[in-house]
Amino acid sequence: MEPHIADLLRKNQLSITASRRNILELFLQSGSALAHHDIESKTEEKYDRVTVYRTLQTFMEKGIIHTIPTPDNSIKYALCKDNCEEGHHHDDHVHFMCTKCGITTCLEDVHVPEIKLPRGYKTRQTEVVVSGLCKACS
Amino acid sequence: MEPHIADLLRKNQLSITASRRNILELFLQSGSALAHHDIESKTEEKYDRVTVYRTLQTFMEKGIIHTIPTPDNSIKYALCKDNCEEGHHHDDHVHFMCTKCGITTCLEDVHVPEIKLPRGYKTRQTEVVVSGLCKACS
DNA sequence: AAAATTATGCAACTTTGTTGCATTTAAATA
DNA sequence: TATTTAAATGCAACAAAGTTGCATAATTTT
Repeated sequence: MEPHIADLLRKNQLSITASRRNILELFLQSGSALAHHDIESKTEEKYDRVTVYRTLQTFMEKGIIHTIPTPDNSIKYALCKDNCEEGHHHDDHVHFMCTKCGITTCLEDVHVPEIKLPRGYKTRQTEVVVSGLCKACS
Repeated sequence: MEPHIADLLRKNQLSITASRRNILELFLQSGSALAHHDIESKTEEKYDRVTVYRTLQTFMEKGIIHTIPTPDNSIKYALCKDNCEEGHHHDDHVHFMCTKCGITTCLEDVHVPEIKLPRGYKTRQTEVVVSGLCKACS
């Protein structure tokens, strides 16, 4: 068990429980974004649906994970690479979703461009999701 | 009843029914993107949930509407402005969602930028959704 | 106007997400 | 380390969202 999992939880003032550790480990292992369903089915020990929802919500609030709005409108969650402050995400990267294998990843090196909006609009956040073929599938 | 509603349906080889006309009219009137729930509640005559789902699906297939992947992961649908060919959308515009009033619109004049991906990735579609304050709310 | 085709609505169901509460587990304190 | 305190979990019950098959109704074709 990776030691820094516990550290990450401690740093965010979260008590260290089996479900939180396992779900975090799953994110670290997979390296890509996970849907709620993935988490429920892929964790070795089965946790209640409610527990998974609440854990994801807690991780969201602490800035440990962020959501990705995919073109097929399934909710996916991914680890925040640089440690986001509580509530203040600064994951200004592009997301990619493969139309063949379905894998969804953060392209940490690809930054979201600035979008100039018409007069009157105020930008708070810009989400860019590119879909197509990933390295493995193309 | 706007006359071109029937024309639009005819052009797409769809039989002209009350539900299709009313749902199309709703899109034209509102001018912004609608969630499934909006459609069910805002149409004067009530249509079965299944009918609404199937109508939206049909409109999607014909390229009459397109979906918008919003940051809060609710599915919203909007009319395609220029007439998309069946299956081939060319709505390369940015979407905007207001965090205050929730209204979601197509910014037809704001084009999505080209995103350069790392080697091996192949782009098929790029979705850009900006959230913030709309004209009315800012 | 009748036949053929297509769309609708209903019922029943699955999946997804939520809430309150009792129980269990982890953290804090003595 | 044992005990208290606080928080997380799981269960049950529910609400909302989405799907499928089939009979009925409406539209289109002949």
